[in-house]
Amino acid sequence: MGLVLRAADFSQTVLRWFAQHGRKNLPWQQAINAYRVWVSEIMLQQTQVTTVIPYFQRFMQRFPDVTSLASAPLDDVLHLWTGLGYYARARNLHRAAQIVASKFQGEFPTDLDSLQGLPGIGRSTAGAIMSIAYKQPHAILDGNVKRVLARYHAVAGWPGKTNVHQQLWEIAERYTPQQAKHSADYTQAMMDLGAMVCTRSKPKCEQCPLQANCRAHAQGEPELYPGKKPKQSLPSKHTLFMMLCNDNNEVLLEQRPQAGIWGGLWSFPEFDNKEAITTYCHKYKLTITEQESWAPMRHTFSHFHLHIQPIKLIVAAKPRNMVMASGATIWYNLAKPANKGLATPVKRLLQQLAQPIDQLEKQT
DNA sequence: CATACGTGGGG
DNA sequence: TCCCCAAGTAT
Repeated sequence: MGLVLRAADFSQTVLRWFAQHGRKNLPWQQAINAYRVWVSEIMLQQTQVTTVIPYFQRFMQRFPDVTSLASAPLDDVLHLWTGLGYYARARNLHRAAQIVASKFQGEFPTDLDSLQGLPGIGRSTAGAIMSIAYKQPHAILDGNVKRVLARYHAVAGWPGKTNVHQQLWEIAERYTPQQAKHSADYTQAMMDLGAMVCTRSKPKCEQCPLQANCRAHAQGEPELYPGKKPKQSLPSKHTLFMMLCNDNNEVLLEQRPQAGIWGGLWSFPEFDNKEAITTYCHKYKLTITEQESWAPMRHTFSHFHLHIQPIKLIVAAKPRNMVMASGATIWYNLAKPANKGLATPVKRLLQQLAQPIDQLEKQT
């Protein structure tokens, strides 16, 4: 088993590898500034690079700077976040932009504590912004870095545990080079190493510049690190989506509460069962001309499965004075969709509802 | 300290 | 089909 490298040798080894093999053409690595680094880091939280790229491009086109983001309606922000998940990130991004605009004169704070004070920015994201955008020596600890360090030092245990997490932070700080000129490259290098070489499964140890001194590699099973989260089977929930369509090619959507799953997004009114829908229709004196049960969908979240039964209803006209149980409501025009944040299953169903219209338009 | 919070891709 | 989890943060 080889000895662990001195901190300066560790970072030098990583930097040398980065110079030759690191990624330098990602969209957020062009025209680098704090705003772009910030947005990219938020999007990349728990989300893979290939997923993020098109979202980042659209976002930058629509919101090129923090001022444009701060002055935009939240619905516009959530609209561009549709499908990316973890929508609190978008709400926090918008709130933080407004704070930067109002409290920081539109200039991003340049110190770690102020950054971490902004909603959605934690220790690792703040470190990434400090090092990548401001070229100052600060550590990060994302999933990639955790994996590299946990293997290099054979740190046992699941990083979700406080003591394991803390150990990894200490190691991350220790290896971060103190020269400002290396800060950005080192941060990017550690993420690249984790993403490209020290992968979760089938790590490419033969390509790794740290192999000779890696304890996990010496032990022969690098995939044992970092320790796995204790598994738990996900509970299932059931719901009915009421897709209420009027004769003007519009569908009723309801805004979800800001807190909780799909917070602030627009969705179909939900019911526990068909009887509840019938009761609802009686209550608001809706004359239903057609009713269809669509194929059930199963949607999996990080913490539960959701079984969705979509029910399409057609009303003869646009009902007046609809009062929903919670949240605002809109009639969402399928031909001219407004900019709204939508959860993925809702977006899919809306696309299916709109399809006949598309085909009709193609014919004419 | 444990849990909530999305979605898609890989094995 | 099912399980794992990916550039984390807030509460």
